[in-house]
Parts: sequence; structure tokens; C-alpha cells
Amino acid sequence: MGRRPQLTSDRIVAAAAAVADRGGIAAVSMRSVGSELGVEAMSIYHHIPSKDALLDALAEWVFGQIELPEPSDPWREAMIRRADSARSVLAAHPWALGMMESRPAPGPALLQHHDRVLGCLLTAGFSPTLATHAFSTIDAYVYGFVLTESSLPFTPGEGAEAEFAAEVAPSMEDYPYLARSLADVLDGGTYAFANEFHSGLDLIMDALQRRFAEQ
Amino acid sequence: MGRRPQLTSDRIVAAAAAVADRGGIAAVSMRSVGSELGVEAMSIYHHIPSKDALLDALAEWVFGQIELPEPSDPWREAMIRRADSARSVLAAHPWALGMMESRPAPGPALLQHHDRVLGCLLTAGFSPTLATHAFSTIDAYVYGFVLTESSLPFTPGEGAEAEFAAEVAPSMEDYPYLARSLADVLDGGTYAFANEFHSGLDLIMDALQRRFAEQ
DNA sequence: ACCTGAACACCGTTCAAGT
DNA sequence: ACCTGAACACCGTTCAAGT
Repeated sequence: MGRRPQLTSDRIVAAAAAVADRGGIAAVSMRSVGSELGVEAMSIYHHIPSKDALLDALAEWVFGQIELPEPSDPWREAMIRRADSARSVLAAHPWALGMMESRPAPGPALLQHHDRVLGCLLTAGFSPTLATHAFSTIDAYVYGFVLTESSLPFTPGEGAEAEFAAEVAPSMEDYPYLARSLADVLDGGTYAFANEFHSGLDLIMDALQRRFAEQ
Repeated sequence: MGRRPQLTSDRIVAAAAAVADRGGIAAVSMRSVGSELGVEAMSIYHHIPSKDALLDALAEWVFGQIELPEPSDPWREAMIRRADSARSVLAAHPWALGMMESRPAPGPALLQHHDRVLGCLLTAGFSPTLATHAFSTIDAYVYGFVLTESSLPFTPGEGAEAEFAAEVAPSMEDYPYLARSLADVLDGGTYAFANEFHSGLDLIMDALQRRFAEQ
């Protein structure tokens, strides 16, 4: 009979991510991750000291997947590509954002992430102060956007927005401005919430470019 | 002997918030909330159908505390005031942001919030499309900023940033750009991460004002 | 060295019982 | 009508035991 591959912390973290992708972070328990690997819950403790450590590793696993810029990349394109990558990685594992608030210690993946983004901006000629402003603004925007997106009551794209608007229409009497915005914006059927991401990102990049030129 | 005040869903939600403020969202259990009120866990079920419903109510409770603009308020000041209020409310109850991702159904408080913000922008003359862009950009920025802020490994203000930088300095060899930014930005001792909030917010408001003028 | 299984103190929730 | 207490199926984690 075929031997099971060795249990390693990498395999455990990947299994935990699979469980979370399927059922949300609440579905991740030592027992469920164990059974994902065909192993008892207690076996995990030989590779990872606690559930808290497993969650920390899970957060690192997600942030480690975000594509990072090289110092020599043209800054504007690099920032947009990084933002797109961060958004798609976080949107694929939305439970990761919910974890951020409760685990304050930044791991190597997050520190590396900060370092590479700042590296690109500094190399492009941003002052350290402006680079810090730029990074914290872009990052806040990306995190917040994905957070908003993940808590939307519909799955973006595929015209689901219009469907949702129709569903909620009856209860919209109490929210006249919201109703008006939704109606107008959905009119024509070409709207997708997804487009909002680049709209806001461009707005921020334009403003940064202006500050950069003035500096 | 003094009778205890009637158990109501409002008192239950307030007790749950107190427990969360003290020990984080993980500390909120039917039993801990019950004991906060001097009551058995099961008593709660006579007023709130499930723990999930309690968490929904908790999210609503937080968002209901954010100060909302009047339609006639000057838009730029109103947006900044709203962003400041959202930030201080969310920073006071940081567990609320971590909850957002896992509870997709927006309650009345959140819908009202959206309605009032859009109302101010529309009344000021923003097109529904631009108002939607503006709102989603500002909101994403505020959420993301608080999320970043809450996961900082130090409590902002009080010069704690410098203290932290000194602590981490040894492990900074692997992150040269991050080290350089930190060093430069902390130099002089006047830096506080808190200032970053208005820096990024101003940047966004400037860009929005420009789009508004062009519209 | 690595994996297991019983045990303990928790958790959300059901249900029958008390006032 | 509202509150309780026992019970059930979970959970993280300890520890002694197996290979």
C-alpha cells in the first residue's frame, strides 16, 4: 500500500488554506485540517506549535503569493501591477483580510513585501517620506477595496449587480440617494463594481504622480 | 433585593461589544456575554436567535456610531469629517473590521451610511457615477488604513514608532529599503503614523476635487 | 522521531423543565 | 413570557502510549 507523503508544515498550511477557501476561516480547526490530510488532529502539533501559529503561517502564505516589483521597474506600472496582484490574491482568499486585524506580528513575507514596494519607489526617486505616504495610501486602498468587495451581497461581474438591485429595490424607499445612484449607475448594464478598482487606483496614482513631480 | 434590568437585545449587543473591546472578537461567546450580564448563556436566545445574528447586530452597532453628513453639508469638509469619524469609531473597535468579510448582508445602519454619504455628494453636484467612484475610493481608503493601523506592531503616537524601530533594527539587514525609509522618516522624532491618514486622505480629496471640477 | 487516542475544559445549540 | 440546567456534538490542547 502507498505510503502517505511526509507531513510537513508547508503541507499543513496548504491544507488549512484549502479548508478556508472551501468553508471560510471558521471551518479551519485542527481536526478539519488533519482530516484534509488524512491524519489525526494531534499529528499537526509535531510540526506547528499551536493553532495560533497555524493562522500566522496562513497569513504569511497568502501575502507570499503577491507579485512584487523589482527596484528598477518603472514605478507607476509597478505599483499598478502590484495592486492588481494583491487584489487578485486577496480576493481569492478573502478570509485573509479578516485575519489581519487579530495577528499584529508581521512575518518575513509582509516585511519583504514592504521592502520591495518601497525599494521600487525609492529607486524611482521618491523621497523616503513621499514613498511612505504613497505606499500607505495605495496599500490602504487595496485592502479596503477588497474588504468592501468581499462583503458585497453579490458576486461582482456577470451582471449580478443589476439582479441584486432589482431584488433590493422594494426596500430602497428608505434610501433615496442610494437608490438613485444605483439606478443611474446600473443603467445601460455596462457597470461592474470591478471597474471601480482601477478608477480609484488611477485617481490615487495621478495624485501621487503630481506630488512626485512637485517634490 | 434589587431586580436586574430587563434583558433586551440592545443590552445584549452592548455587553457583547464590551467583551470584544476587552478580549477581541474571539472572546465573545454566548456564555461570556451571558456572564457579562449576570445571566445564563441560554437566556440570550430569547432575544437573539443565534450567535451569527448577534455578530450581525454587533457589526451594525459599530457602523451605527459613525457620524453621518447632512445632504446640504459642503462636500469636502463633510467627507473628511465622516472619514475621521469612521476611523475613530473603527479604531476604537478594531474587531469590527475583521468581521466585515464574513458577514455579507448589509444591515440598515450600513445602508443608511451609504445613503447619507451619497446624498451629500449628489446634492453638491456630483454625477451619480462620480459620486459612486468617490464613495468607494474614500471608503476603501478608510477601511484599509484602519486595518493597517490596527495590525501595526506598536500603538501609534507617543513616540512608540521610534521605540519599535530600535527594537527591530537588528533584523533589518534583510530589508534595506524598509530600513532606509523607517530611519529617514523617524529621524527628527516628529513622525507619527497617525499623520499618514490625513496625508493620504488629502491626496484623494484633491484628486476628487479635480475630477469634480472637470465633470 | 513521529503519530495516535483518551481526556479535560471549553464552545453553540436543543430541549424539557422550572417560575 | 422569560430564564434555567442538563445534554450533545463540537473545539484546542495535554499527556501517556504506541510504532
